[in-house]
Amino acid sequence: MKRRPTVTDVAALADVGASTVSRFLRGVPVKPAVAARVKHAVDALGYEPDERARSLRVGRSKTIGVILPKVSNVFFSQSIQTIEEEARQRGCTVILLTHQDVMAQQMEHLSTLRRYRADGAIITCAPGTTAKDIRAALPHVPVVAFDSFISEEIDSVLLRNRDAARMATEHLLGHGYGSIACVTVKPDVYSFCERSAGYAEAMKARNLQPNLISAPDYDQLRYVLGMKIRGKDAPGALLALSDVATLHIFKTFEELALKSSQRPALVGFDDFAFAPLIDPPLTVIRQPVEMMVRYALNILFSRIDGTASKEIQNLFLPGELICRRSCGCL
Amino acid sequence: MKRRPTVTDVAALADVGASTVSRFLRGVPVKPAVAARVKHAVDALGYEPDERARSLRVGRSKTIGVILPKVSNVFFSQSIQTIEEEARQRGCTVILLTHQDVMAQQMEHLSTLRRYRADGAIITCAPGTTAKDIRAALPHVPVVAFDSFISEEIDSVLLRNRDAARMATEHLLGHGYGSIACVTVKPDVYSFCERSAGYAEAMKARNLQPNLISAPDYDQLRYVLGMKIRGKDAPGALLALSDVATLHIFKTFEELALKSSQRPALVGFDDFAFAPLIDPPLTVIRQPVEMMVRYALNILFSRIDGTASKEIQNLFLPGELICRRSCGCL
DNA sequence: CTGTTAGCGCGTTCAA
DNA sequence: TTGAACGCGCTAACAG
Repeated sequence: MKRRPTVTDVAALADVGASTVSRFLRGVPVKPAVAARVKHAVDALGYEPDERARSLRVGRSKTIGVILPKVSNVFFSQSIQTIEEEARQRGCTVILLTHQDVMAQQMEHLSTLRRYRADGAIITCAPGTTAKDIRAALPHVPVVAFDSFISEEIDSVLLRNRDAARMATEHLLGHGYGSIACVTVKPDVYSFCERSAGYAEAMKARNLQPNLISAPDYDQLRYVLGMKIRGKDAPGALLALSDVATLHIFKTFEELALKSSQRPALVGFDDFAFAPLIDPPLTVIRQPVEMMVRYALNILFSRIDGTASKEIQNLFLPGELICRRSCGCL
Repeated sequence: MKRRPTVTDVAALADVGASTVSRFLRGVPVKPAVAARVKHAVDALGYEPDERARSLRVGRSKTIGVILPKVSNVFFSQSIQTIEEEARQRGCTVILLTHQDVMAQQMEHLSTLRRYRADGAIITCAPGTTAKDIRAALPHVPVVAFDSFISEEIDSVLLRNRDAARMATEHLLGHGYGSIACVTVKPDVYSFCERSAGYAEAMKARNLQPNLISAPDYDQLRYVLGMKIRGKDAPGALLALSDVATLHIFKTFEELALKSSQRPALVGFDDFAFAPLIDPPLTVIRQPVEMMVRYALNILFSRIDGTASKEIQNLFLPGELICRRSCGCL
């Protein structure tokens, strides 16, 4: 059971000083003859620098933390996929942490990132998170809020949630539906909150009563939704605030054995792969996920490199309404 | 811009030695009065131990690497979700890396894990990966192959791919379909390879000619599939080897403007959320994802802790056929 | 261009 | 029980 080789081992074999090895490895010019010997020794020993030691010495871990509620939905899995690829291109590795919208877990994760000395963090925060929480947990560490807004003081990139929801609602109104309900779980999650606000704005602009159907979890949501749909003043159209909400709306339809013709019109958030293929093809708001991630990482890395302007950036990207048939089009 | 507090700072404030602080933090008994002072100092300074330094000293990074082809599909996003949660419960953080089935990227990731001195790794490997590759890249580091099999010498947990595919095929045969095609991208990916083998076995057992429809990417797959379906001896049923394959089969149906009645029967792999809700409800092979992850992590951590028996474990878990209507049932 | 020295922050000796 | 000294592996600073 041999010890892993260290710079010293390589240096000894190549008959040079340890710092020469270090220099060679980092691309600092060394005399060609020496370079060859070092290279040979590195290969011979299968040497690989210890990132922890390097990190400890230079103060940069080349690691970013990604804190999300979960990864198992379209939006987040696409996000994390893109984050990982982009981060890698910049020589960073990703520590992935999920909090399930539980504040305590999120705080624990922030602590984890602090202990690992992550260079920065991308975070979709749990409801109730304040700028103080973040600042206290990660002092002097660049953080960009993703798909959530913490405060003016913290960089963020997110969907223009209100506008998107208003647009969707207005589209439904344009089809003549007057009784539109907005359905979501966890209405206190930032993006859902904004979306339901946008929905309510559109309704009020027409002097219509907003009707928010929400619940803390999906089982309860289906129950409540079922009651409303079977009730006397059942909504003629639905706005689902996430792909999973859409899913449970469909499940409710099934549970109620509602035929296609009896089903309310529907617009959902997030354009999952099967959206065009279900019956009827689903009209959705599509988020520009890759763009959002790219912006977020640009901001993050410019902060890490110190090349950023001091100004905080709060980027709001527009959603796109993808019209298919569930909204009543065609 | 204050420096982050270190053990020394805490020690000074609490008027004790640095090692006492270290002991206190790790739960080694210290005199109550001293403990109180240290605790106070820790809180006052907001001290958080540096994981890199600790790791460097004790030789354990409390980090595991997870190398997957991608995360944006049902199976992998569920997997990574569960891995993260389970790893966290065991005090480990997860470094996430994706290789898109490109060998070069995978090798780079292995190198990354070595440099970060990950304590272990879960890996779904790219086609062509050998035990030697892994061993050379990660000597003395526990590795468990997930959803892929490298060799008898490396622990692995995966679906009983062949059996599952055979079961699905036989189910289709039982419905009277004689001409069944198997469709997938990247037929050289381990699990796809096994599945198509299981499919072929079932066909041959009935003296039927296997018909593998495959392509390196989805665009080409749709093209090839379209040709076959419009051809003279179009398959009466299809076996899709992944959820994304299923998706593209449906897209092909759309492109061909195939009515429901003209569409071949279909069984897919992976039970995505909308599977029961599409038309017709999709019959699938469901993988026991959480179970698989749990087994994989149990093996991994028992190796890391050294509590494992020396015997290599190769776990093959059965898939479950979820009958809905796309296969011809009902 | 190169080698030597020192120290990043911690945990672990070893005496006291 | 506690504290001082040392070293994990690396790179920055300095002298040659």
